Amino acid sequence: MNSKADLEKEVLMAAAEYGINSVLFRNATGRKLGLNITESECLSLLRIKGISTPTELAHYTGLTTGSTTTMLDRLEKAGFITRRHNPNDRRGVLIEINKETAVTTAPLVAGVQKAHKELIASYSTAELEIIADFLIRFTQNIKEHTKMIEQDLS
Amino acid sequence: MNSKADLEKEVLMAAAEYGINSVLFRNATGRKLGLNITESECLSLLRIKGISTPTELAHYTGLTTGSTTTMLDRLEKAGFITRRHNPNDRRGVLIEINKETAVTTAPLVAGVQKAHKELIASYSTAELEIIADFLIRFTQNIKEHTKMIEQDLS
DNA sequence: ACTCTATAATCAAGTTACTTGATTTTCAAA
DNA sequence: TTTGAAAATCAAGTAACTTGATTATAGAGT
Repeated sequence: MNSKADLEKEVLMAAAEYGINSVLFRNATGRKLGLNITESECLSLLRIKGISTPTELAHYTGLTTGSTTTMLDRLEKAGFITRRHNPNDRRGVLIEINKETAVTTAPLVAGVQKAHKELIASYSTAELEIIADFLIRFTQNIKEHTKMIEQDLS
Repeated sequence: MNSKADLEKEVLMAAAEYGINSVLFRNATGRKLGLNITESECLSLLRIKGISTPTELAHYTGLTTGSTTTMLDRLEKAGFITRRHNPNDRRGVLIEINKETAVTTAPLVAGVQKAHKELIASYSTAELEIIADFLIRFTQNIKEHTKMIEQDLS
Protein backbone atom coordinates (compact mmCIF):
# COMPACT_ATOMS: atom_id res chain seq x y z
CA MET A 1 0.00 0.00 0.00
CA ASN A 2 1.30 3.46 -0.93
CA SER A 3 1.52 6.48 1.29
CA LYS A 4 -0.24 9.59 0.11
CA ALA A 5 3.09 11.34 -0.48
CA ASP A 6 4.20 8.49 -2.73
CA LEU A 7 0.97 8.67 -4.66
CA GLU A 8 1.35 12.40 -5.12
CA LYS A 9 4.79 11.90 -6.61
CA GLU A 10 3.48 9.11 -8.78
CA VAL A 11 0.80 11.36 -10.27
CA LEU A 12 3.32 14.13 -10.92
CA MET A 13 5.66 11.72 -12.65
CA ALA A 14 2.89 10.08 -14.62
CA ALA A 15 1.81 13.48 -15.94
CA ALA A 16 5.38 14.23 -17.01
CA GLU A 17 5.70 10.83 -18.68
CA TYR A 18 2.55 11.52 -20.61
CA GLY A 19 4.07 14.73 -21.95
CA ILE A 20 7.29 13.03 -22.94
CA ASN A 21 5.53 10.25 -24.77
CA SER A 22 3.22 12.63 -26.59
CA VAL A 23 6.29 14.26 -28.08
CA LEU A 24 7.78 10.89 -29.05
CA PHE A 25 4.51 9.89 -30.69
CA ARG A 26 4.37 13.13 -32.67
CA ASN A 27 7.95 12.60 -33.84
CA ALA A 28 7.19 9.06 -34.96
CA THR A 29 4.13 10.06 -37.00
CA GLY A 30 5.88 13.10 -38.45
CA ARG A 31 8.83 11.04 -39.55
CA LYS A 32 6.46 8.59 -41.19
CA LEU A 33 4.80 11.38 -43.16
CA GLY A 34 8.08 12.96 -44.22
CA LEU A 35 7.48 16.07 -42.13
CA ASN A 36 9.97 18.05 -40.12
CA ILE A 37 9.32 18.82 -36.45
CA THR A 38 7.51 22.12 -36.90
CA GLU A 39 5.34 20.84 -39.72
CA SER A 40 4.50 17.85 -37.60
CA GLU A 41 3.57 20.00 -34.60
CA CYS A 42 1.46 22.19 -36.85
CA LEU A 43 -0.51 19.24 -38.20
CA SER A 44 -0.96 17.75 -34.76
CA LEU A 45 -2.64 20.95 -33.61
CA LEU A 46 -4.80 21.03 -36.72
CA ARG A 47 -5.81 17.42 -36.12
CA ILE A 48 -7.16 18.43 -32.72
CA LYS A 49 -8.61 21.84 -33.54
CA GLY A 50 -9.70 21.11 -37.10
CA ILE A 51 -9.17 24.70 -38.16
CA SER A 52 -6.77 27.46 -37.17
CA THR A 53 -5.00 30.63 -38.31
CA PRO A 54 -1.36 31.35 -39.24
CA THR A 55 -1.03 33.55 -36.16
CA GLU A 56 -2.23 30.82 -33.82
CA LEU A 57 -0.03 28.24 -35.52
CA ALA A 58 2.97 30.57 -35.26
CA HIS A 59 2.34 30.87 -31.53
CA TYR A 60 1.93 27.13 -31.14
CA THR A 61 5.02 26.16 -33.11
CA GLY A 62 7.14 28.96 -31.67
CA LEU A 63 7.91 30.34 -35.14
CA THR A 64 7.75 33.92 -36.36
CA THR A 65 4.85 34.72 -38.67
CA GLY A 66 7.32 34.95 -41.53
CA SER A 67 8.51 31.37 -41.07
CA THR A 68 4.94 30.26 -40.57
CA THR A 69 4.00 31.60 -43.99
CA THR A 70 6.69 29.54 -45.68
CA MET A 71 5.94 26.46 -43.56
CA LEU A 72 2.28 26.69 -44.55
CA ASP A 73 3.39 27.10 -48.17
CA ARG A 74 5.17 23.77 -47.87
CA LEU A 75 2.25 22.01 -46.23
CA GLU A 76 -0.13 23.46 -48.81
CA LYS A 77 2.10 22.47 -51.73
CA ALA A 78 2.38 18.95 -50.29
CA GLY A 79 -1.42 18.78 -50.16
CA PHE A 80 -1.85 18.57 -46.38
CA ILE A 81 -3.71 21.84 -45.82
CA THR A 82 -5.73 24.50 -47.58
CA ARG A 83 -5.79 28.26 -47.03
CA ARG A 84 -9.27 29.80 -46.93
CA HIS A 85 -10.40 33.40 -46.64
CA ASN A 86 -11.49 34.35 -43.16
CA PRO A 87 -15.06 35.62 -43.61
CA ASN A 88 -14.84 37.67 -40.41
CA ASP A 89 -11.52 39.39 -41.10
CA ARG A 90 -10.37 40.17 -44.59
CA ARG A 91 -6.77 40.47 -43.47
CA GLY A 92 -6.80 36.93 -42.14
CA VAL A 93 -6.64 33.38 -43.43
CA LEU A 94 -8.08 30.15 -42.09
CA ILE A 95 -6.00 27.00 -42.25
CA GLU A 96 -7.81 23.73 -42.73
CA ILE A 97 -6.60 20.13 -42.94
CA ASN A 98 -7.45 18.55 -46.28
CA LYS A 99 -9.77 15.56 -46.28
CA GLU A 100 -7.07 13.59 -48.04
CA THR A 101 -4.72 14.40 -45.18
CA ALA A 102 -7.19 12.94 -42.74
CA VAL A 103 -7.14 9.78 -44.83
CA THR A 104 -3.34 9.71 -45.06
CA THR A 105 -2.72 10.36 -41.40
CA ALA A 106 -5.69 8.46 -40.03
CA PRO A 107 -4.00 5.05 -40.05
CA LEU A 108 -1.24 6.52 -37.92
CA VAL A 109 -3.44 8.05 -35.25
CA ALA A 110 -6.56 5.87 -35.42
CA GLY A 111 -4.98 3.05 -33.44
CA VAL A 112 -4.00 5.07 -30.42
CA GLN A 113 -7.25 7.00 -30.47
CA LYS A 114 -9.25 3.79 -30.41
CA ALA A 115 -7.13 2.53 -27.52
CA HIS A 116 -7.68 5.78 -25.66
CA LYS A 117 -11.44 5.59 -26.15
CA GLU A 118 -11.58 2.01 -24.97
CA LEU A 119 -9.52 2.84 -21.92
CA ILE A 120 -11.73 5.75 -21.03
CA ALA A 121 -14.91 3.74 -21.55
CA SER A 122 -13.68 1.22 -19.01
CA TYR A 123 -13.99 3.73 -16.18
CA SER A 124 -17.16 4.50 -14.22
CA THR A 125 -18.90 7.85 -14.38
CA ALA A 126 -17.69 8.77 -10.93
CA GLU A 127 -14.12 7.96 -11.86
CA LEU A 128 -14.31 9.90 -15.12
CA GLU A 129 -15.51 12.95 -13.26
CA ILE A 130 -12.46 12.84 -11.05
CA ILE A 131 -10.14 12.35 -14.01
CA ALA A 132 -11.70 15.11 -16.12
CA ASP A 133 -11.65 17.49 -13.19
CA PHE A 134 -8.00 16.76 -12.54
CA LEU A 135 -6.93 17.19 -16.16
CA ILE A 136 -8.81 20.45 -16.51
CA ARG A 137 -7.36 21.93 -13.33
CA PHE A 138 -3.88 20.72 -14.15
CA THR A 139 -4.11 22.28 -17.60
CA GLN A 140 -5.45 25.46 -16.09
CA ASN A 141 -2.31 25.74 -13.95
CA ILE A 142 -0.17 25.49 -17.06
CA LYS A 143 -2.25 28.08 -18.90
CA GLU A 144 -2.01 30.59 -16.05
CA HIS A 145 1.73 30.23 -15.67
CA THR A 146 2.31 30.38 -19.40
CA LYS A 147 0.44 33.66 -19.45
CA MET A 148 2.53 35.02 -16.59
CA ILE A 149 5.76 34.09 -18.32
CA GLU A 150 4.63 35.55 -21.64
CA GLN A 151 3.44 38.76 -20.07
CA ASP A 152 6.72 39.95 -18.66
CA LEU A 153 8.45 39.00 -21.88
CA SER A 154 8.16 42.69 -22.83
CA MET B 1 -25.65 16.25 -14.99
CA ASN B 2 -23.52 14.74 -17.75
CA SER B 3 -24.10 11.51 -19.59
CA LYS B 4 -21.25 9.01 -19.57
CA ALA B 5 -20.63 9.57 -23.29
CA ASP B 6 -20.23 13.30 -22.66
CA LEU B 7 -17.82 12.64 -19.85
CA GLU B 8 -15.78 10.31 -22.01
CA LYS B 9 -15.42 13.02 -24.63
CA GLU B 10 -14.57 15.54 -21.97
CA VAL B 11 -11.70 13.40 -20.70
CA LEU B 12 -10.38 12.88 -24.22
CA MET B 13 -10.48 16.59 -24.94
CA ALA B 14 -8.98 17.50 -21.58
CA ALA B 15 -6.05 15.18 -22.28
CA ALA B 16 -5.51 16.83 -25.68
CA GLU B 17 -5.72 20.29 -24.14
CA TYR B 18 -3.09 19.29 -21.63
CA GLY B 19 -0.76 18.33 -24.47
CA ILE B 20 -1.35 21.57 -26.34
CA ASN B 21 -0.69 23.70 -23.30
CA SER B 22 2.44 21.82 -22.37
CA VAL B 23 3.85 22.79 -25.75
CA LEU B 24 2.83 26.42 -25.27
CA PHE B 25 4.46 26.46 -21.85
CA ARG B 26 7.67 25.01 -23.21
CA ASN B 27 7.73 27.66 -25.96
CA ALA B 28 7.22 30.46 -23.45
CA THR B 29 10.05 29.34 -21.17
CA GLY B 30 12.35 28.64 -24.11
CA ARG B 31 11.74 32.09 -25.54
CA LYS B 32 12.52 33.60 -22.17
CA LEU B 33 15.85 31.76 -21.99
CA GLY B 34 16.83 32.66 -25.55
CA LEU B 35 16.58 29.06 -26.72
CA ASN B 36 15.25 27.77 -30.00
CA ILE B 37 12.59 25.07 -30.08
CA THR B 38 14.86 22.05 -30.15
CA GLU B 39 17.15 23.39 -27.44
CA SER B 40 14.09 24.11 -25.36
CA GLU B 41 12.71 20.60 -25.84
CA CYS B 42 16.07 19.17 -24.98
CA LEU B 43 16.29 21.07 -21.70
CA SER B 44 12.72 20.23 -20.79
CA LEU B 45 13.55 16.53 -21.02
CA LEU B 46 16.71 17.02 -19.01
CA ARG B 47 14.74 18.88 -16.36
CA ILE B 48 12.53 15.82 -15.94
CA LYS B 49 15.12 13.07 -16.34
CA GLY B 50 18.08 14.89 -14.79
CA ILE B 51 20.56 13.04 -16.98
CA SER B 52 20.46 11.63 -20.50
CA THR B 53 22.55 10.72 -23.55
CA PRO B 54 22.95 12.36 -26.97
CA THR B 55 21.24 9.36 -28.57
CA GLU B 56 18.20 9.63 -26.33
CA LEU B 57 18.02 13.39 -26.81
CA ALA B 58 18.26 12.94 -30.58
CA HIS B 59 15.33 10.57 -30.44
CA TYR B 60 13.32 12.90 -28.23
CA THR B 61 13.95 16.04 -30.27
CA GLY B 62 13.57 14.26 -33.59
CA LEU B 63 17.03 15.36 -34.72
CA THR B 64 19.78 13.28 -36.31
CA THR B 65 22.74 12.49 -34.07
CA GLY B 66 24.82 14.93 -36.12
CA SER B 67 22.53 17.84 -35.37
CA THR B 68 22.31 16.75 -31.78
CA THR B 69 26.07 17.04 -31.41
CA THR B 70 26.03 20.66 -32.57
CA MET B 71 22.94 21.48 -30.52
CA LEU B 72 24.63 20.11 -27.41
CA ASP B 73 27.74 22.13 -28.34
CA ARG B 74 25.58 25.26 -28.23
CA LEU B 75 23.94 24.34 -24.92
CA GLU B 76 27.32 23.46 -23.44
CA LYS B 77 28.93 26.68 -24.67
CA ALA B 78 26.02 28.66 -23.23
CA GLY B 79 26.59 26.95 -19.89
CA PHE B 80 23.33 25.02 -19.65
CA ILE B 81 24.73 21.48 -19.74
CA THR B 82 27.89 19.47 -19.21
CA ARG B 83 29.16 16.43 -21.09
CA ARG B 84 30.50 13.63 -18.89
CA HIS B 85 32.13 10.32 -19.74
CA ASN B 86 29.79 7.38 -19.52
CA PRO B 87 31.48 5.01 -17.06
CA ASN B 88 29.60 2.02 -18.49
CA ASP B 89 30.30 2.66 -22.15
CA ARG B 90 33.45 4.34 -23.32
CA ARG B 91 31.88 5.26 -26.66
CA GLY B 92 29.15 7.18 -24.92
CA VAL B 93 28.59 10.48 -23.19
CA LEU B 94 26.24 11.51 -20.41
CA ILE B 95 24.49 14.87 -20.60
CA GLU B 96 23.77 16.65 -17.37
CA ILE B 97 22.05 19.94 -16.60
CA ASN B 98 24.37 22.37 -14.84
CA LYS B 99 23.46 23.48 -11.35
CA GLU B 100 23.52 27.07 -12.56
CA THR B 101 20.94 26.13 -15.18
CA ALA B 102 18.66 24.83 -12.48
CA VAL B 103 18.99 28.20 -10.79
CA THR B 104 18.38 30.14 -14.02
CA THR B 105 15.40 28.14 -15.13
CA ALA B 106 13.94 27.44 -11.70
CA PRO B 107 12.04 30.73 -11.44
CA LEU B 108 10.31 29.88 -14.71
CA VAL B 109 9.16 26.41 -13.76
CA ALA B 110 8.94 26.63 -9.97
CA GLY B 111 5.60 28.43 -10.06
CA VAL B 112 3.74 25.90 -12.11
CA GLN B 113 5.35 22.99 -10.27
CA LYS B 114 4.21 24.39 -6.95
CA ALA B 115 0.70 24.85 -8.31
CA HIS B 116 0.71 21.27 -9.59
CA LYS B 117 1.83 19.92 -6.23
CA GLU B 118 -0.82 21.87 -4.38
CA LEU B 119 -3.50 20.70 -6.78
CA ILE B 120 -2.45 17.10 -6.39
CA ALA B 121 -2.27 17.36 -2.61
CA SER B 122 -5.90 18.49 -2.55
CA TYR B 123 -7.11 15.07 -3.73
CA SER B 124 -7.78 12.07 -1.51
CA THR B 125 -5.72 8.90 -1.68
CA ALA B 126 -8.54 7.04 -3.41
CA GLU B 127 -8.83 9.78 -6.03
CA LEU B 128 -5.09 9.90 -6.62
CA GLU B 129 -5.04 6.18 -7.23
CA ILE B 130 -7.63 6.56 -9.97
CA ILE B 131 -5.77 9.49 -11.52
CA ALA B 132 -2.37 7.81 -11.44
CA ASP B 133 -3.80 4.63 -12.86
CA PHE B 134 -5.44 6.53 -15.68
CA LEU B 135 -2.35 8.53 -16.59
CA ILE B 136 -0.14 5.44 -16.59
CA ARG B 137 -2.51 3.44 -18.78
CA PHE B 138 -3.07 6.35 -21.13
CA THR B 139 0.68 6.85 -21.50
CA GLN B 140 1.11 3.14 -22.02
CA ASN B 141 -1.24 3.32 -25.02
CA ILE B 142 0.89 6.05 -26.53
CA LYS B 143 4.10 4.12 -25.92
CA GLU B 144 2.76 0.99 -27.57
CA HIS B 145 1.50 2.78 -30.64
CA THR B 146 4.67 4.82 -30.98
CA LYS B 147 6.61 1.58 -31.00
CA MET B 148 4.34 0.11 -33.66
CA ILE B 149 4.75 3.17 -35.87
CA GLU B 150 8.52 3.25 -35.41
CA GLN B 151 8.91 -0.45 -36.09
CA ASP B 152 7.58 -0.50 -39.62
CA LEU B 153 9.57 2.62 -40.43
CA SER B 154 12.21 0.26 -41.91
C1' DA C 1 41.17 -15.01 -28.77
C1' DC C 2 39.38 -12.94 -32.97
C1' DT C 3 36.69 -11.48 -36.52
C1' DC C 4 32.43 -8.96 -37.79
C1' DT C 5 28.56 -6.19 -37.27
C1' DA C 6 26.32 -2.70 -34.64
C1' DT C 7 26.29 1.36 -31.85
C1' DA C 8 27.89 6.10 -29.94
C1' DA C 9 29.46 10.39 -30.99
C1' DT C 10 31.59 13.59 -33.94
C1' DC C 11 32.88 16.30 -38.17
C1' DA C 12 32.69 18.63 -42.84
C1' DA C 13 30.04 19.92 -46.83
C1' DG C 14 25.80 21.01 -48.68
C1' DT C 15 20.90 22.06 -48.01
C1' DT C 16 16.84 23.56 -45.67
C1' DA C 17 14.44 26.21 -42.66
C1' DC C 18 14.37 30.27 -39.78
C1' DT C 19 14.76 35.41 -38.41
C1' DT C 20 14.61 40.15 -39.28
C1' DG C 21 12.68 44.09 -41.17
C1' DA C 22 9.84 46.10 -44.64
C1' DT C 23 5.35 46.06 -47.15
C1' DT C 24 0.37 45.62 -48.01
C1' DT C 25 -4.10 45.32 -46.50
C1' DT C 26 -7.61 45.63 -43.24
C1' DC C 27 -9.47 46.49 -38.67
C1' DA C 28 -10.85 49.09 -34.70
C1' DA C 29 -10.62 52.92 -31.84
C1' DA C 30 -10.14 57.96 -31.18
C1' DT D 1 -11.64 59.92 -41.17
C1' DT D 2 -7.37 59.71 -39.30
C1' DT D 3 -4.24 56.80 -36.57
C1' DG D 4 -2.15 52.82 -34.48
C1' DA D 5 -2.38 47.97 -34.35
C1' DA D 6 -2.86 43.40 -36.32
C1' DA D 7 -2.71 39.68 -40.17
C1' DA D 8 -0.15 37.79 -43.64
C1' DT D 9 3.46 37.93 -46.94
C1' DC D 10 8.09 38.68 -49.10
C1' DA D 11 13.23 39.26 -49.79
C1' DA D 12 17.78 39.08 -47.88
C1' DG D 13 20.75 37.24 -44.60
C1' DT D 14 21.68 33.83 -40.95
C1' DA D 15 21.21 29.80 -38.26
C1' DA D 16 20.23 25.16 -37.84
C1' DC D 17 19.65 20.73 -39.97
C1' DT D 18 20.77 16.45 -43.00
C1' DT D 19 23.76 13.37 -45.20
C1' DG D 20 27.61 10.59 -45.41
C1' DA D 21 32.09 9.56 -43.73
C1' DT D 22 35.14 8.74 -39.62
C1' DT D 23 36.82 7.09 -35.12
C1' DA D 24 36.30 4.38 -31.20
C1' DT D 25 34.19 0.90 -28.58
C1' DA D 26 30.89 -2.81 -27.60
C1' DG D 27 28.88 -7.23 -28.05
C1' DA D 28 27.79 -11.40 -30.71
C1' DG D 29 29.24 -15.36 -33.18
C1' DT D 30 32.92 -18.62 -34.52
